[in-house]
Order: sequence, then structure tokens, then C-alpha cells
Amino acid sequence: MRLAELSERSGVSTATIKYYLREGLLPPGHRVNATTAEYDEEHLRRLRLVRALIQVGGVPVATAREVLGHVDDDSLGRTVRLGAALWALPHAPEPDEDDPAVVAARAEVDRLLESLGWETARELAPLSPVHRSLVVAVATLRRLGHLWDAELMAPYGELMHQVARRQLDFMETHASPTEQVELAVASAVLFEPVLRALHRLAQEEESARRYGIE
Amino acid sequence: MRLAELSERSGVSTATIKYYLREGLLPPGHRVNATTAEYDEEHLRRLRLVRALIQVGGVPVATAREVLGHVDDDSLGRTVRLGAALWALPHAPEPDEDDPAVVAARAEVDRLLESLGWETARELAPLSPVHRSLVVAVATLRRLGHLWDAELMAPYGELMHQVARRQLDFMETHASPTEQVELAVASAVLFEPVLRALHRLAQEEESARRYGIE
DNA sequence: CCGCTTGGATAGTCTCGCTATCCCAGGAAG
DNA sequence: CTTCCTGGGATAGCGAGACTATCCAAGCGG
Repeated sequence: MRLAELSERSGVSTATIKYYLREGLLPPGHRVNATTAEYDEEHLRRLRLVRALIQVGGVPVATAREVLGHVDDDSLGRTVRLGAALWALPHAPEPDEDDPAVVAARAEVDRLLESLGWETARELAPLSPVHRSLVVAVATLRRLGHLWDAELMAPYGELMHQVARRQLDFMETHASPTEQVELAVASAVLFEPVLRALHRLAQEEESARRYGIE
Repeated sequence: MRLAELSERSGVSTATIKYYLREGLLPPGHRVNATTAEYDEEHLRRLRLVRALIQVGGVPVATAREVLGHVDDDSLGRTVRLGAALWALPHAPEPDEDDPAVVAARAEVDRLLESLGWETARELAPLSPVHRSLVVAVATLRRLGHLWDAELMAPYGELMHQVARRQLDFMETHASPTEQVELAVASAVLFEPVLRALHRLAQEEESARRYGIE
């Protein structure tokens, strides 16, 4: 199909598709001559994934390119590919290590990982931007006066571990090896809006149950 | 304290504080004369909350103003204030109701709420932007070929309900009534980065356990 | 009383994610 | 063959968002 048809079927304007091609989010079409290129179903699939990452997942365009680059890199194993893709997602900036809230948060996060027995996470802690994001978020909550400690966080960690196990179970039953990493990234990015919405709905629901609609 | 000291103690530049004052995120200082205004601890607290919402929570400035407006509105009850604040947060745009993925997603979300017994959420479904966001996210996953249905989502809904219950329990033990809504909003916005980070760490951990670092 | 700070107003900057315009090379209709 | 239309690449522009830098006039302090 031509660019116009790709646009038609995806609902994305040709100008935007050209932009994604320029930015390297989509592989170029197969050139048939100097003025025409042909696109296939794979391009359409990829375009839908890109749109989902950017629009629903809120991932910046430059980041999406990086993430997809890791997903496509089939020279690596599943864990490394997934890890690299997750690490490429946007994260909190470097915290100020002199801030006592940051120091306390880091200590609590370390205790948390120990109590949960997440060995890989502990080993990777100094490098992992995900770990850093967690420290920053906990430090922020502590700075606002909420005394988040390891004991308080542990049940949430357990719950998220259950979520992760469930997702990997699902992944194993359904997808081919290459699809698995893509699915895992889609899970990481697109599943988060689902969890967030469920969390907010649950908050509203539980608040209404306890206090009624005063 | 003066603006300069407020800036000093919060780590936010005077230019930015002035910007927040202009945008109505911070109440103006108490004017002592034509060229000087005095700020107190309450301003500092509020400024820290604003920074946390914007920087860690990623909430747009205009949205933060709206959210805080609802939090401050003590003419309303807890549930309504919390609900209004949650509804003011950024959400997915109106989905295209002709899209079969959207229709299917809506049906599955409705089944999900029924099976979870979330009555308030069901009643508010036509109005709630949170409900709409959930439909959009599920529709996106379905469009990418993942067959998310009510049965698949129910355990996650249960988990998020557990999270919400735990948060409200915590809220009840600690905060005064006015603080409760602020804490609930802080929980909604700032707890999400914590959950997200825990989720991603759990994914990495579980992937490493199952497949090793290939 | 004179410079320095304070706070308010205004305009500028930088990044993002597109979007509109130009241009040229085919391919098709006349 | 020529003319006109379309597809695709390159470039520049736009509009929102979050600051940021510059001015300016009114005090206060030595």
C-alpha cells in the first residue's frame, strides 16, 4: 500500500507518518521507484504500536524510538531486551544526595528490596533508572510529611509482583519469542494507564463506600 | 519570610515562584506595603506540594491549579472533593465510538465493574473521565491484538482495590479532615510513580528469575 | 539620599509534536 | 509530446507548555 492508504487505515495523517519516518520510528517503505514507496501490514502494525506508545502511554517521540530500537535488537536475550527497553523509558532526574529525604528514601527502598527478596533489583540498584525513580518518588512523599518506610511499601511491592507474574504467565501462553518482548513493553507502557485507571476508580469506589456522597 | 527566603528554603527559583503566583497555584503573600509581601510556612508547604505534583506527578500547571482548587473547596464532603480532584487530572480524549475496539472495550469494562461489584463506579460510568480513560486504554490494547476481557482484568481490579483500601486505612489513622483530601490527592498523583516503579522493578525481577540474564 | 532589594509586569526562550509549504520526479490523460 | 496531477522528501513554521530574563517603580537601610 502507499503512504496515503497507510494513513487511511491507521487514522494517522500523512504529514505525521512522514514525521515518524524522519524520526526513525517507522522503517522506510520499500522503494519501487524514485517517487513511490510501498508499505505492508508490518508497517501498519508498527504504526499502531507507535501511536499507542505516544498517545496512550505518553512516551516522548525520541524515547519511543529508543525503546523500539531495543525491542528490535534480536541479538539480545529476552531479559536484557526488556530491561533495556524499560530503562529507556522516561525517568526521574538524578536526586540531590545531600537531601536527607533522599538519603532516608534510599535506605527504605534498599530495606524494601531486601525484605521482598528481589535480588536482581538489588544488584542493579546503583545503575537502574527505575530504582532511582522509586527513590525520588518516595523521597517526595517523605518531604511532604508522609513517612513511607519499607514496612508500608512491602505489601504494594508484593501486589506489583503478583501483577508482573500474571503478565509474564500471560505472555508465555500467547506470544512468539519476538512478540514477547514487544508484548512486555506494551504491557509496561500501556498496561500502566489501565492500572492507573483501575486504581483511581477503586479509590473513588472505596471513598464512596466509606464516607458516602456527603 | 520574603520571596527570596521562600525560594531559598524550597529550592525553587524566585522567577518560578512568581510564575506560580501569577498562575494562581500559590495564594499571594500577605502584603506589608506596596513593595513587600510576607510568606509563611503554609506557603512553603503548598509550594512543595505544587512542585511534587508538577515535577514528580507530571501534572500540567493548569491542571494542578484546578486540582488544588477542588482540594481547597471545604464546602464539599470528602468523597466529592476527592472525586472532583481526581476528575480534574489529565485523562484520555473522547474515544471514537464507531471503532469496534472501543465498543468491545466498553462492554468488557462494564462487565468488569459488575463482576467486581463497584456500584458507584457503574453509576458514574457515563460521566467519569477515569472510566473513559480505562476504556481507551483497554481499546488500545485490544487494537494491538491483546484480547483483554473482564476475566483477565478482574484480578488487577481486585489488587487495585486492595491498594485503595490500604491507602484509605492509612489516611484515616493519620490525617485531619482537611489534610485527608490533600493526602488522598497526593496519594492519587504521587503514589502512582511509586506503583509504576515497583511494577517495573517487579517485571525486571520476574523476567530475570524466569529467563536469567541470557 | 542613594544604591540595592522586592515584587509586579512583560516579553523572550526552549522543547515537543506536529503541520503546512515547496519542490521535483514519475505516471496518466489528451 | 505535453500538461497536469499525485506521491514522497526536505524545510520551515506553528502553538502549547513551562519557565526565564529583563524592566521598572516603590521602599528600606546604611
